[in-house]
Amino acid sequence: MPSFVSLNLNKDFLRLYHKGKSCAKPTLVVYCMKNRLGLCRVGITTGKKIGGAVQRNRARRVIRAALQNTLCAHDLAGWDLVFVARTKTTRVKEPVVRAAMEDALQTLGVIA
RNA sequence: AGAGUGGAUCGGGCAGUCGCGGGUCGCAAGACACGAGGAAAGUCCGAGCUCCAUACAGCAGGGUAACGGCUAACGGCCGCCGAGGGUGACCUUAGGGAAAGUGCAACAGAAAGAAACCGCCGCUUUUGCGGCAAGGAUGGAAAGGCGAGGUAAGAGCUCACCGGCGCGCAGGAGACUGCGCGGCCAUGUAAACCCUACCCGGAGCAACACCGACCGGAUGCAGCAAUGCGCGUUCGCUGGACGUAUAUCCAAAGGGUGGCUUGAGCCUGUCGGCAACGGCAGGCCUAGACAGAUGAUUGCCUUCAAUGACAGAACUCGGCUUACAGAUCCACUCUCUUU
RNA sequence: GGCCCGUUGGUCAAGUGGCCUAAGACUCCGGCCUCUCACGCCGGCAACAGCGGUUCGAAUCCGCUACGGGUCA
Repeated sequence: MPSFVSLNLNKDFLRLYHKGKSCAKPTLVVYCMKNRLGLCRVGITTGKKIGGAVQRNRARRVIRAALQNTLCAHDLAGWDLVFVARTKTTRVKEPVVRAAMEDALQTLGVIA
């Protein structure tokens, strides 16, 4: 099973927001950037705007499940990724988020 | 049958596949069981725990407010009294003191506290003097209410009933209730200042303890000394206490470890109590993360429906308050019909 | 997570329980002035976060709720 390391520094998030490439879908926003570590680092952002703790947990879990399924099919090593949840993410099922995620990653050139 | 009152409970269950968190076993691969709530929420009260004198005094400040009990404690809960509402079951109630004092009561009104504008009566006479507070008018509130006697006119001036106050007797654990007697003096506001009684030291797990790389900081003045001033020890102020030089203290990372879950714990039975609650016996172990774990998907069953309410533990408890689709149960009240 | 603070027209804001039918400024609207615009002058619209309580009377006092901010590693 390919794994990932979580991003937890505000510095890394800001670097991706400012210098990374982005692609927005109705259920998801993706920021990406290459790193030289040879492994995949991922951060998930669920802002206060999308709801309370229940909605934020729901969005984070759905994104994480979609990421697991995407990692089974593609190799993302060498990339830093940040996923930002939107309001629609809380009302949507996992395959919808996975489709949006793969579509966005394809647009950004992360996966072929 | 209809309408209603009070209380309690549930918040789907089972199974399969992929994945997550900490725990136990294992060299490892992996295996095993466990894994959000009734409000986890708001942070409105009360505690445990930790540090600061195992915390002390005064002032300031804050809180509570009928009575009896429960509790570790409480502003909570139970019972009960008074007041108010309802035909009733039942519900609501920050419910001490206004005769300790101060303030306020706009506008209106003569007057908002020891009153007299219109008015009533007597004398005098066309203007005054004296008596009165029944009636009018204003107001949220007008000097106990209503009736009778009485009078020049009137007035608790006198009397009956009611209301309030004081005293005595009886009942009760007490708040209080009932009866009798007395005299009629007291407008409202204390969620205005205040008074009385009782309670509260401060801060909060981002507390605190230990380890800790790099770069750093503090240890003053007088005196032989005791000591004094200063400084520090978390507190709004003052006092008081403690410490004050060659080894200690402070600070210190994208820090690390502990604190971190066995506890005023839960379930069942029984006994005491109207109840809150307490005693005894037996059984059980039931999240512990540190960017933060429960998701995805499939099938079956119960169901009107379960894809669907409100909603996610962050040191831990006891309460309060607020949010909540739907469902179930228990007790009771009123009305109608039938027997 | 803990501890504090605030909410008054579209914006900034003042406001001793009664004179509040809520001051003022900017904005907006209408009119006057001007050949026209600006400036100026006159007039107008527009608010006490919500619910409940205390009081004769609440923007003000007391609770609860909602929203917005600050601070602590």
